Amino acid sequence: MDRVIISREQQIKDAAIRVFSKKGFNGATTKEIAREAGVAEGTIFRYFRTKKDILLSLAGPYIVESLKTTLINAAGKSDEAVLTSIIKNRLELIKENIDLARLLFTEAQFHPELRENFTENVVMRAAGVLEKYIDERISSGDFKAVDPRIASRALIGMVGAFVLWKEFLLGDKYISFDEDELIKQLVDIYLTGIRAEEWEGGMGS
Amino acid sequence: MDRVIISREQQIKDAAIRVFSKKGFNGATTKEIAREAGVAEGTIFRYFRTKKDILLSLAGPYIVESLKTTLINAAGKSDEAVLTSIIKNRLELIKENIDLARLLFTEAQFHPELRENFTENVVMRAAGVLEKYIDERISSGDFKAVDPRIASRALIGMVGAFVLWKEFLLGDKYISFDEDELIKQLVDIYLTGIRAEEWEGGMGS
DNA sequence: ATATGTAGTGAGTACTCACTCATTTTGCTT
DNA sequence: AAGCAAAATGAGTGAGTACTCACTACATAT
Repeated sequence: MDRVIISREQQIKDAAIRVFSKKGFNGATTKEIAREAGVAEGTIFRYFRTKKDILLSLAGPYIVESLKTTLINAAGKSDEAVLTSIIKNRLELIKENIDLARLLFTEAQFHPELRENFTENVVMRAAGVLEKYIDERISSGDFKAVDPRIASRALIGMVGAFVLWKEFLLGDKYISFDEDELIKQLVDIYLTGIRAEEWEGGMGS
Repeated sequence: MDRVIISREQQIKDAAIRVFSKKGFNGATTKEIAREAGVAEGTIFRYFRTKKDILLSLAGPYIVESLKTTLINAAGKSDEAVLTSIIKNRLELIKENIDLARLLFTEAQFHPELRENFTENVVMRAAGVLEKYIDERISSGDFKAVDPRIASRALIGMVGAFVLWKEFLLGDKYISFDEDELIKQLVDIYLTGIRAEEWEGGMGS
């Protein structure tokens, strides 16, 4: 029974994440959040002035904290290894915070303040490591001279499509893959292209 | 003044799409939908039993109609041309229905009935054309023998990331690109890979 | 003219929700 | 143990909501 002691405020935030992400911000009631947190409804308002304040508090340093830029030790590693480890690291983070991620993404549409915070603190930061790496590889001439912002987002999109599919929509109903295998194939497509190596003309020009 | 005559029901649906997509299902009030549609609140309930019925009606044949499978005339065309035209076609559809797309995607999380409908009728169908084409190219040995379901979703994700970014999050605040150029680069990355290859004859400057 | 059916209205109703506050409980200090 | 402030409580409040219904307006048939 090593129960970690959590501040009442955090306790309420955790409950809010769960309820918000299940019902949406407008669909959730403070009563339910209170029940989920195991406190009285009134207690919530000792820590947050309004229901919306709870939501806004969730995009702050709280999550950013766990997004501490992973320093990638790229020295002597292959591109495959580096990209794979970046992707796995990011996926791990998302999985650990999946409820929060879903919530922030969804509600960002309706709350401009949240949107700013979310994009700058979470999305931009998450994309940063990758963009930097790709930029370097382009500079050194090992990657094509494409726009690094496009290139990084393209890879994020490739991986993101599967996360979105699985976590936002249908779970494993239609497709489910071994994650390692999935990442491997994606990185492979990304790095070397889908066109067969021994390609002969016909298509090219 | 060639005003197209629209049924009252459609008029309400159109208004609902606008209000729902701006405020979310729970954030929208029937009063506002009525005002937006230019009818009395009571009128809404002559056509829909409940507010939720309005929402559910939106994922039906209405949108699917506009997703009529575009037959791609691939004969003699390069992969670049085919993929580009598929992507452009899909982007066009999404743009025309951007409010509805945002709405369905967002609310699919909270309404299982909607989710089934949306995924099967919209997402699956939209992905179908591409998957089929890729599958063929793999069979003919022109594409690597990757899993076509992975490959198709990877491309969708690449493109989707930009749509999501632009339409769901921040508009043009952080990045904006010429769409044709963007698609060109994405298709290029996808088809030939980001890694510089000697046989490509230098990078395309 | 009169009757009948249909579409439309908007004030009213029953109910829900975010938030308040008078009261009780907790935990600390002496 | 007594005193006290901070923390916690939950019934209460008023603003607002989805939905109803008694009614009006108008078209068509008799």
